[in-house]
Formats: sequence, structure tokens, C-alpha cells
Amino acid sequence: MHDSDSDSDSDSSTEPGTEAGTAAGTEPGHAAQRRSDATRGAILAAARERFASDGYDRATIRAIARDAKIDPSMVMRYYGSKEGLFAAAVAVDLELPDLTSLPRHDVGRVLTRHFLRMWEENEELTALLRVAAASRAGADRMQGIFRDQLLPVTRQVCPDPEQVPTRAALCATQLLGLALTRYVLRIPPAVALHGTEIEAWLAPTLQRYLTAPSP
Amino acid sequence: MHDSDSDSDSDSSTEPGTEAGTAAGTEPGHAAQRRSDATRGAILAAARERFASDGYDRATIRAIARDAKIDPSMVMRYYGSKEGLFAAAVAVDLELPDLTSLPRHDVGRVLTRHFLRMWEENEELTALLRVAAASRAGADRMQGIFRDQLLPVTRQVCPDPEQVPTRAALCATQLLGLALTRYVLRIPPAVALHGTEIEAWLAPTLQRYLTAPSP
DNA sequence: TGCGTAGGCCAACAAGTGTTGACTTGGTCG
DNA sequence: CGACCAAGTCAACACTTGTTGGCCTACGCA
Repeated sequence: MHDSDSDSDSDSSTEPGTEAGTAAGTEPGHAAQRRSDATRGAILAAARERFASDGYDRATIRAIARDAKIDPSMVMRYYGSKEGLFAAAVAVDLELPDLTSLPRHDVGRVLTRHFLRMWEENEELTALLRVAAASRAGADRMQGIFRDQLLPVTRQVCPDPEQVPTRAALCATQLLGLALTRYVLRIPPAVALHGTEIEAWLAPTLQRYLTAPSP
Repeated sequence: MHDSDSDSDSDSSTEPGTEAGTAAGTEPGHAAQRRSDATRGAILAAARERFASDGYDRATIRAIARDAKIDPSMVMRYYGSKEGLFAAAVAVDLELPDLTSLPRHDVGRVLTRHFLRMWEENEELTALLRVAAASRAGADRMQGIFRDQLLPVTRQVCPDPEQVPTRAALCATQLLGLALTRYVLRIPPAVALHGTEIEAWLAPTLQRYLTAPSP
């Protein structure tokens, strides 16, 4: 679990005010790393784990704090609220590859493999999916990821702009469906599937959703 | 904790004991309909709606009781606990058709259409999916439906018993993925899809997952 | 007519939640 | 050294949750 330099919080939206005024304190430099960075990272790591395994409601701040071996009030001090913590813990970037410089018949396979690897590697994605299924706010966040990350990539492959949303949505049904059955519902044969099997079965599906002529 | 029975609504599952002894009361006949059946039905209807829209944790017994215009304690009296209420409210039967007497090249289309219609018609399915994504107990229930309802149907189509679980799981990824994006996450282009479009796009996918030679 | 009992409501309980504020510690710099 | 301030702990608040037991009401059989 990396936590060293990921300065992705920087929200300043839900700051508790006490440290908002005297911004830097000792080091007025812009990249001052605070002494509490270790704790902040521990909180984020624990939060990701809890959100992924328990969902938003059942993942209590007290449990997260216990995992991080600090007091629950520290979570509030650093992240303002439970929602703020979730926003900081789950900052999803799918790192989708550039498909323009790729043989058209490879997009399905590349996309499938990329998604599978992303989901296996970091549990934020499972956390996000769980929360998205549980609450309206989570669903909105998932919609945002679809719009800002999957749609543009689909646009690279599909010539007709009119069809882009439909084709991207179809891909989302298959990819999110895989993540749902495998990592959230844990349906046994879906869990047992080997990576190569998934690629072999799903790549043609995505390929068709992206490039086949509209039926 | 685990309720073994999953009968539709023949109650008598989680009885509070007070009325368990004197079973029938007025009418000793087997089909005695109590005076409270209207209330019981109202509770179930309200519960389905709340579970579907809010998920298990956020759907409070108080809110359900308010919708049904009765006291929260009545819910406890009739269904024992929140889990008991959920078990009674969400008794899913997919009513999957018999695929043996069907041209093999039609199974994909028939299955897709059937799933879509089921999901459009009753909101229990969305409720179950929401809860399954949120809690362990809900996931177990979804696994049970997969095992008891989807697996047997797949067995009708697939000759090799070894491949049945894999192929059924693949179908589940696509079908549940559609339900997830369309009814739970409500990703706009997935919601906008017309029934005929879904059928045209997804039927070949299911057809391949069920009948194509293993890659 | 009287009475048992099912149907229903009310008020309360214990547990757990997010959140807050006052207090203590320990390192840093004038 | 002594003041300062971030880092952290402790105890409590206000609130919601599922759940419980007591009480009232009205129907239906004797």
C-alpha cells in the first residue's frame, strides 16, 4: 500500500478551520510534509479496507480508527466528516490506456485485461462499487467516473459520436457485472475464474460492444 | 440467525410465539385468512419499496412502518426482526423458463428478454441486488439464487457438466451487470437503452457464453 | 351480555452512531 | 529555559437504530 507522496487529498473543502488559518506553521513552503502524514496514511488505508469489505454504512469511523490505532476524533480532525474521509479514501483513477494508437481488433482484449488488473490490485474499486450500490451519493460518483473516464476512451474507438454513450454503457454493464459477481457478491464460480479465462471470454464481448456495427 | 425456509409468504416462519399456539382461532381451516392480512401486505409492500430504493441499512423499520401507516412494533410482531422482514419481503423466484424444448440458437435471446421483463416488473429484484451488494447475508442469498435457479437452467443447455458453473457465472456477470448499471447505479445511457436494444446487444453475448465452444 | 383475544399504539430501553470540545503530551524554536 | 503549537487522548453530547413490554380497543364466539 503506497501512501508516501500521493498528495491527492488537498481538498481544503472540509477543513476544521484550526489549521486553515495558520497554513504551514513551521515550514511556509508549499510542499511541507507534516509530521502527521504517517497517521493520515494509516487512516486512509484502514478506511479503504473497511469501506471495501463493509460498505459505507457498516464501516464505522470508530472501527477505522481502531484499525489505524488512533482516536476516532483524529479522523474528524483530518478529514472533517465521514463523507470527507470517503471522498479522500476513494479517489479512483482507472488509468485507462490510450486506444488511438492500437490495432482496432485489440481494444477489447486490452480493455478487459486492464480492468481486471486494476480491480485485482487496489481495493478502492471494490469499495467504490459497494458504496455506489448502497447510496445515492456513491452512485453519483460512479456516474462521474463513467462520464469522465470511460466515455472519452470509448470516443477514441467509436467513430460515430451518437453511438458513444450506448457502447460505453454496454461495456460498463459487462465490466461492472464482472466486478460485482467476482469481488462483491463473490459468486463461487465467478471467483474461481482464472484471469486468462476472463480475458478469453469477455474480450470478444467488449470488442463487439465497441466496434461491431449497430444491430 | 439463518432462516432455512424461504417460502414465499406463507408466514408462520418467525412467529412471536403468542399466536403460534392457538393457530387458527376463528377458522380452524387450513386457509384461514386473518383480519390482519391487509396490514401484513402493506408492510411487505412498503418494505420492498424501501429496501429497493434505500438498501438494507438505510431502510429503517420506522420508515417502513410510517409508509404502511402502522406502528413500528407491528413489524416486529409480524416478522420477528428486521432480517425476518427482509426475508419475507424479498422471496425471489426468477421463474426461469424451461430451455430444453427450445431451439438452441434461441436461448440467449429468450433468457435476455426474460430477465429484462422480470427486472422491470417487480422491484424486489433491485432490492435484493442492493442488499446483496451491501451485506454479507445479502450476498449469500444472491449466491443461493444463482445456485438454485440459474445453474439448473444452464445445465439444460450445456452438455458438459464440468463447464456449467463457468458458463452460468459468465451469464450472471452480464445480466447482473445490466441490472446494476441500469437499476441501481442508474448510469444515464444504460437507463436510456430501449428494451429492444438491450435484447439485440446482450442476446448474442449470452448465446456465446452458453453455447460457444470453450475458448 | 360478557369475555377472551387478536390487532394496534405508546413509551421506553440499550446499544451504537457521527461529532465536538476540553485536556494532555512532546517536540521545536525564539 | 519557556512559550508555542501540532498531535493525540478522553469523555461526553445528541441522535438514531432495532427491539421490548405494557396498555387500550373492538370484534366474535359462548
